[in-house]
Amino acid sequence: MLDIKFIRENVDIVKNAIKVKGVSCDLDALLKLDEKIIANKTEVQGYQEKVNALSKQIPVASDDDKKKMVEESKNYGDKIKALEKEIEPDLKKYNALLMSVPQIPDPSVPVGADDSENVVIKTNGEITKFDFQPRDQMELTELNDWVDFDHIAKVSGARIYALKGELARLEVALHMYVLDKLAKKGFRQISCPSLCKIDALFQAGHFVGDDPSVMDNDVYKIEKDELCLAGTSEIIINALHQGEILNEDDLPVLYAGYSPCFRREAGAAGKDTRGLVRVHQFMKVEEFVICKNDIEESKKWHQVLQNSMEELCADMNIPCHVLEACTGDMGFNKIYMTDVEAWVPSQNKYREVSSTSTIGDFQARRTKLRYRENATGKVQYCHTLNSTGVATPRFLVAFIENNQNADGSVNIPEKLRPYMGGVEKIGGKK
RNA sequence: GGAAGAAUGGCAGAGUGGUUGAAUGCGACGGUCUUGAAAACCGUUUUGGGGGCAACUCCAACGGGGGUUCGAAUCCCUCUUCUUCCGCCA
Repeated sequence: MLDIKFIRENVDIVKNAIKVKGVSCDLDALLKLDEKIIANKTEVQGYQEKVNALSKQIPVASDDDKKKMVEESKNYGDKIKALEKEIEPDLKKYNALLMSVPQIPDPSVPVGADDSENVVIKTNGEITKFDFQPRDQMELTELNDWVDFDHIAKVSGARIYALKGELARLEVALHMYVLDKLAKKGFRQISCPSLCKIDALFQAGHFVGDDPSVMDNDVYKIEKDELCLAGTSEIIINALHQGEILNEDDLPVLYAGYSPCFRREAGAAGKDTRGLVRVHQFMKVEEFVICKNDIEESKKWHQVLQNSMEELCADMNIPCHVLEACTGDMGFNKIYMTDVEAWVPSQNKYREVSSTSTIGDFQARRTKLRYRENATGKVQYCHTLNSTGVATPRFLVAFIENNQNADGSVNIPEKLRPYMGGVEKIGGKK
């Protein structure tokens, strides 16, 4: 959500954002409604002022005067009711429109329509070379009996998996490794629920507008209890501090959220249907930052978050590169977004393993999360950022493919060994 | 799942129809005193919005929404959340 004042004063900038993000939003209609609502409000307030004045006089007035005053006040009351009723539909339209105004992308963001126009800004490590024919994720997991797709499909359906044996251990080890690293950087670990109310989804600002049906493709809903399964703990953490006014000294607030994540993937039919890349449920460590309302501060944290995935790839011997998302691919609520993509040898390309987003005050406005500035005593909206710490099983695909040996075993990089009981490799032909 | 109670400012906590945006205490901030600190004393201390160059002024908000009333923190309805007791349970 943007500040209506900002929108009024920066119509061109907002219109441009709507255009480059490819969002549909009738800004002129919004501004027109804004004017109408303000005029209505001013009129209502005038009458309210009169009602208030009379209310103060009535208790001390003589019986005769009292009668007249009550009559007069009643009159104003009727006018107020009429005006409020008149503006009600406009107010609804106004709110819906305001919710459909996107965050303004940073001026540095490349303009583009979709992910094909994202820009590689950095490449880390050499593409993994093998002196044997490397196996793909399916072959590796089959050979080592690391994943059950077939049986579990009968139990739970498509795009579901069960990790088994050493790979299941590896998953836990990776999460522990990342959580440990984040703890050392000052992130507070939080094990999050996946269940949340619909409000929390809109507060996070992933969806355009305020209509629950827009998220039908993405989100699991439990109709009976009016709850959803969150696709990321970002949603829960963002909503956690709603309505609060923090002290500036409390900032930044750093969270390492840990939770199961759920995605319907209904819009992704045919994409990555085999294997562990695109699944309905996965485990994720999510980094979430609440900081001061200062774009430079946000940029600093963006680098910290992005670096954490670059470091993880380096630590796990996985080549990666960093993409700057273009305006059309970056999402409705974002100022700046970078993705880290890890090298997947069998696909001969880089695949997304993390996404870091600078949100500005967009989410904080929706959650009403603010802080008091030390210097001025003024109340400001916080900035929020989020990033993937590690998400499995997707990250495991790059992990096992890049670290594989000719016999189908997979090397455990040195830094991870303490989390894997010291073993140097897992799997392989017996 | 059943029963009862509760939700007020940063926190605690008064207030059950009329100058109550809200007593009091704590905390925080500013000041007096002090070499400094503490204590004591004095003062300040919610947010959002409208109008005004400004001093300032008006409106709204006591969990959310709706209603009754000339007038609601206070009465009614509804939703949400929390607490306690019973039941169930990893």
